[in-house]
Amino acid sequence: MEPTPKRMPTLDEVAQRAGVSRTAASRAINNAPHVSRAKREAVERAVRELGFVPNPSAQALATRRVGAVVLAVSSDEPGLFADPFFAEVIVGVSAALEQTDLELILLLANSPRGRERFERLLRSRRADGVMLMALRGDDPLGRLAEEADLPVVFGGLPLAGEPRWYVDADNRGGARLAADHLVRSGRRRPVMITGQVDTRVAVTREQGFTEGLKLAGVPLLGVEAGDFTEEGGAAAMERLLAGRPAPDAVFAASDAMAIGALRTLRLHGLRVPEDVAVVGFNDLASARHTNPPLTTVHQPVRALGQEMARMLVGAIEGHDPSPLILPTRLSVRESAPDVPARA
Amino acid sequence: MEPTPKRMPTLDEVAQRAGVSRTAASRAINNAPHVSRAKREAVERAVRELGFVPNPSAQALATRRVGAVVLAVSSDEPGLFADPFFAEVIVGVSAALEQTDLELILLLANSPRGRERFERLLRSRRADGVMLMALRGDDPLGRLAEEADLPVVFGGLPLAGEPRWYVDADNRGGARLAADHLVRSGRRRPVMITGQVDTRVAVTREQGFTEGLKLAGVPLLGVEAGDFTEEGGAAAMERLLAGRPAPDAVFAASDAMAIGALRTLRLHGLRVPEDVAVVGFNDLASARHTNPPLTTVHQPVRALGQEMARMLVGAIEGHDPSPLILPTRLSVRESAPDVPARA
DNA sequence: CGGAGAAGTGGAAGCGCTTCCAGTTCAGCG
DNA sequence: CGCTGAACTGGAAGCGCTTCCACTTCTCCG
Repeated sequence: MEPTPKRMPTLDEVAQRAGVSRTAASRAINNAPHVSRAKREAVERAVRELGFVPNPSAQALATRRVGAVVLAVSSDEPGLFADPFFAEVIVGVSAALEQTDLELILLLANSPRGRERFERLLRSRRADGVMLMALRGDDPLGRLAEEADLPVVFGGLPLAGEPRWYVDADNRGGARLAADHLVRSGRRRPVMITGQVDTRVAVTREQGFTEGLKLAGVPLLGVEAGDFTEEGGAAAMERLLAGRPAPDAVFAASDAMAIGALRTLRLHGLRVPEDVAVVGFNDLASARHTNPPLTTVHQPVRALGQEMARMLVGAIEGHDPSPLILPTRLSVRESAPDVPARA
Repeated sequence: MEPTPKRMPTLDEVAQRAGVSRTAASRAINNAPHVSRAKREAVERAVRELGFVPNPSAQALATRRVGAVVLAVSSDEPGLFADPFFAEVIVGVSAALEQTDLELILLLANSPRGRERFERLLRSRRADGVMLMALRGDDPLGRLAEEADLPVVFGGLPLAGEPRWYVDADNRGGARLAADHLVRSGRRRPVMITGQVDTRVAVTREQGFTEGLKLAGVPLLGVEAGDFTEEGGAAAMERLLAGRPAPDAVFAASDAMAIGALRTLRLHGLRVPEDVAVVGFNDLASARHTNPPLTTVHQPVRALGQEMARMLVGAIEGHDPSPLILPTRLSVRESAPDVPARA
């Protein structure tokens, strides 16, 4: 039926051609010790001439190392993955993995079917390690992964517990920066749009913001939860605007939600930043291009991806890398300028 | 060093426990014929009790089917992958793959190192099939993939030639829709922002737009190339505004570039759509939320991903699926309304 | 009731690579 | 010049699963 796939040369053929044993050939290829210089070179030549590439399945079977890691993104929000945040993480992960010979398996584990596949993937040892992102609440994925006794790196802390390996951004610190900034520029009636309340990142950013305000002695007028999407942010802003007194500043736990908030504010004829200052979180490319450009807490998203991958590789190699908290800082733009806006 | 990974049960153990031969167990598990009902059930029970999951490496070695496909995104533009377009494609691919037991390997093949890895991946038959996206010019990736005599599905036609399997959107038709719409709403001084000139998609959209205008007897005042990014679009618009006479409509070959154009127009104090109508291409979520909301050619991006995956699965199974051109349509919003804007 | 063909059965041979183990070889030294 | 330990060598035993093949057992029909 299918065209016979032209068979690739095997290690045996290489060995034969080089006039050495298969053992020697294997050693030469993996440059292991105990091969004479001469044989090593003969093997190298044969490899080149035959265009030999080792068969990963066979290697995996023999070594119990499959040469792949999986990045699982778990989220119920269907649109969430569209957030460029993930793209950026993937770019980072991919960059780090490029230095190794590990492939990246991407798994969107939102649906029940997806979770099932994830479990199967773990149990069948189809990957040498796992990166987990965007876990909600007590998402079973985390436990599952750890039970599989594969190295697991968390991207962002899960709601409960502290895993052995994780990379996160300094969410609390970043949120405090946002609070400080708003207060310092004269805002006194701040509100916040947080994310799903069952995610650690939402909780932590809210805590940080609240703390920051408390230290400054400014009350938080209201909190509404979005779902980290633009739509969610717009809706949350709508609800916040219904409160009294009217807010003069809003901190959104993601840029996407901040952009949604901008939209709602515009709809209500409110000016940004004159009437309401807006601060987001993430600082991806799009934040620079909103109208007005968005003041936002910057976190090194690509680096986050890179570090996750690096940490995982370390763990796979048997080291015990330390968890990492990446720094955040404020990118001040026009939606919440340094100086108080004069209306 | 590393903790002994608790060994998973093997097929032999399952067979033993079920009191059948390994052959029978294998057949039962893959529900192949030639197994009696009784044995089949005995095996199923044993599998359940032991929590057996077949070892993919061993299966791959024996069957020459690895159970994975690769999605390779090739692009020199570093920021391009951040376009939600790709995320949406991935969601589609992932959804289609979820129905099968194929894993998705994601490969960002921008760097030379990435390309090298891609080639190695192909030659080592680490995947059963390939999906290729965002090829530039005479990108060698396409040929490489086809030479590996693995099924290859192209997402979007490559610049030259027509591959056996591909999924594309009706770019030409979509662009004509844009032209028609602008002309019908009274615009007479249109310009265009195209993509990299060495991509088929840019060329085709430009052709379509040009054709549409020609049929309507309206001249195209200018074309500038962006690079499918927001920045590129903004810069192109800048150049276009330098021309005489001033344009009253602009068609951008992607939403990202259209958004960039909006920004530039705003900077120049031009009103959209009163002074200049803007039409984009893609119609992802963000198009709905620009200011003003973007009129844009809609293409079913997620479906594109799904169809690519489905087509690839078909090809892997030995069928010969037909190439697919997905329909496009116009999403009319305020940046280019139906009726001529009165200034 | 005999025989043909379908269905069921399991031993054994791989799939392609790594690695243990039991030697060999060889340089260096007293 | 014999001896010792380090450095090579390669045969063979897996890694866990599929599948060919040679039988054996049913089923059903004339």
